[in-house]
Amino acid sequence: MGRPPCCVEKGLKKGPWTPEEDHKLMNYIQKNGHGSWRALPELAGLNRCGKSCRLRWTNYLRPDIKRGKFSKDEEQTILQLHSILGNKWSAIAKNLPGRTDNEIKNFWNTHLRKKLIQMGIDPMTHRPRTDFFAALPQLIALANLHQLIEQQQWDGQTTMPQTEAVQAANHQYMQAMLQSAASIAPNPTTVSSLTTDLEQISLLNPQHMLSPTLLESTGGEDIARQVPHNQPITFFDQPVSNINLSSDNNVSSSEQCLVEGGSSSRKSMLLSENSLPPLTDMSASNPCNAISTLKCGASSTPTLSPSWSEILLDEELMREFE
DNA sequence: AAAAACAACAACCGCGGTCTG
DNA sequence: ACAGACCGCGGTTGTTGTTTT
Repeated sequence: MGRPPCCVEKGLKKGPWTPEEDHKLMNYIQKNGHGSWRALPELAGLNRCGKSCRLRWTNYLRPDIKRGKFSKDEEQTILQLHSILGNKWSAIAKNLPGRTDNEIKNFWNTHLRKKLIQMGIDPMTHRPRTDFFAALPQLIALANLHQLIEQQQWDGQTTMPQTEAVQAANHQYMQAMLQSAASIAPNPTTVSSLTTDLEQISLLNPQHMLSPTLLESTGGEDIARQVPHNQPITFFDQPVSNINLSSDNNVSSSEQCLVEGGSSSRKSMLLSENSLPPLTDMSASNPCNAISTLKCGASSTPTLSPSWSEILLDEELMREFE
């Protein structure tokens, strides 16, 4: 019944391998192959367990292992495969000759994962994060709006209707999102794709939902030309009266988002650039969800946006986040 | 120059599937 | 059919080197 009991692995060496141990292991495997890993240590004259030997060989000593920095191509492959396979490191490693699953895993954990997080992308789902920090810009906008309303009351002015206030906050959030999108995706393909989405939305809304100045500031000149300045702005079929969006030329768009409330009172509200809003959001409450829906449903030949990995590996973008 | 903080990576641990007697 | 060893995988930890304070 069953196999003989496992050998007693007491007193076996652990920790870093010495050059002598490496030499013994390499010599033995090159002459005899690894065979049974369990039997190998004794045959090779090593005071290690078979598991440790296997790990040392597969992750470090194997002659076909490629060492050194990962190339851009390899990075992109890892990102793309990870978005499909998840943490299946061995499966990913099969597509990267000379790289071990352990090496890829370490590279992911120390480099790629951090970069995705910095960009506001969930490294597990490869989708924009929907947690508290990702939603921070919207929360800040709402908080600022509340302050603005209170300020207006102090000034003895007509209070902005609540619905409009919410719309304005949403609008500000949209603006922050677009500016971030433009700033992290400077290549024309990405911006073009983004503006195509927005165009589709604006087609549904005869009054146009987006500020031309906003689009100009985010690289969407084509749409901006179609929309006269100072035209009433709507946000998802809701008119936003008395509110104009503008980008202040004296202030970098990457540093702040400006919302002006009414013609007489001009209050600016700042958003932190560091709190990067998501490019799209799958949540039902988020307006960006409409973009995704439109992309999939309204068009018979959906346009493919660049993958996150393509955006991530953009040269300028990499510099921005380093 | 020293200490602390951070980054990179090698190695270990534990689990689950497969194999073997 | 079953118990238990083997193997491979993914997660985690420990160590070492580098940078910052």
